[in-house]
Amino acid sequence: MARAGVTAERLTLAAAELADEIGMENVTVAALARHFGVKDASLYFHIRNGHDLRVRVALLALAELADRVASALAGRAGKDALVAFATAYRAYAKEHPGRYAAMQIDLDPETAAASAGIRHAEMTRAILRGYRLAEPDQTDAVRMMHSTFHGFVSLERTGGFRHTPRSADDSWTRTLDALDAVLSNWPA
Amino acid sequence: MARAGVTAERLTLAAAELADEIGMENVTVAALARHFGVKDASLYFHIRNGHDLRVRVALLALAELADRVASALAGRAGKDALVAFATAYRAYAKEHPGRYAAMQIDLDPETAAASAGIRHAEMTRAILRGYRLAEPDQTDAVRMMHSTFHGFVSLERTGGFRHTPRSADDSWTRTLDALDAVLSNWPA
DNA sequence: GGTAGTAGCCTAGTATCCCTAGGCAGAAAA
DNA sequence: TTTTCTGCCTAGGGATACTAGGCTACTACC
Repeated sequence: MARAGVTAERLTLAAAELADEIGMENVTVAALARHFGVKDASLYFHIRNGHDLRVRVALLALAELADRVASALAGRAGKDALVAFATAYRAYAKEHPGRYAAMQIDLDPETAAASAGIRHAEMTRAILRGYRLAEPDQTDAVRMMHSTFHGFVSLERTGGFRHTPRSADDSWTRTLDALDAVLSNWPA
Repeated sequence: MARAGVTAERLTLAAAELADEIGMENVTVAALARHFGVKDASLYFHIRNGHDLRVRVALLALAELADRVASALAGRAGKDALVAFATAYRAYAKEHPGRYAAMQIDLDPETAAASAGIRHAEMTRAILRGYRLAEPDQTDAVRMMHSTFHGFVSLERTGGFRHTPRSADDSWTRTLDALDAVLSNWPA
């Protein structure tokens, strides 16, 4: 019988695209098998189980986002770098809502340690070089930045800003201004 | 046959408690029916479907959190109010991870409009009275605050802070300091 | 207090999903 | 060419969501 040429990589990519189209919660092993014209049982030669599949999508998304952010950050410093990071982050989440949702599942510690999440942390810390913050303020600032980005994008996606007419883009710009201001003038 | 006395309210409350114990993704109609010693088909007289159940839990959680925040806020102003709001918010999320997760599902616009989400927005805006911000800065600041709170809590819950030894509590305190500083000195 | 109506639960059944066991054929290795 | 093994298959078990239709205990009304 004809072989469909399924591999774990192709499955992961297809699952990620499916997630962006129909939402991560609707990405099922069965749906993925249909997409490849294959029986669902066949997929278990490539992935351990449904959870494994979701983890793979999460790792893919983390790596893609880290690449995007890295190239956005190249040659920039200070507020310029902050805005570039944030813009790349938000754009990725907008373009790839399913992948972004996948990133939110909690990975077990060793998987997380091996993921591109580490690169994110390093890049966020790199931005702060323009702001001259010493530890532990630096860690606190990294966490605040990440919280702001993730929180904003997450609220925007679930419609948390719908009830006020003000455009989300404008609020985003001003939020980054505020973040820059507080990083420049970190309270003692 | 003995009646179990199931109502939509009791179902919602039990679902919320179940969510806090085993995680929102594991709250199923079937599990809930088992909890009441009833067949799953019977629940459909009280709830429309599984999604309806999750929405009810989300609305319950929003209302509970609004109550908590409201009483935390009573008689406070300025940074005091900011910290009280934030602390109540984070404490609720910690005590009720399942309910907090339920709050993240996106409600359709009219359901959202009728929810306690509106009260949250009003209370957040009330905090800003201590900071003398005019529109549209006020809206931007509300969104930034909410983003920071939600982002921080969300990252903390999914283990985003695990890879650095710095305690999350300390980062939280310093993040609130920073938020207070930037609200006090909002960039033009 | 009998009787009609309804509310609350039931059984039965369909469809979908996840996952395991075991078989066969085409591709790769010896 | 023969052997091995990989990639797909069928078959099947168990769980879930939900619908249709039936029986019974409570309620309300005459």
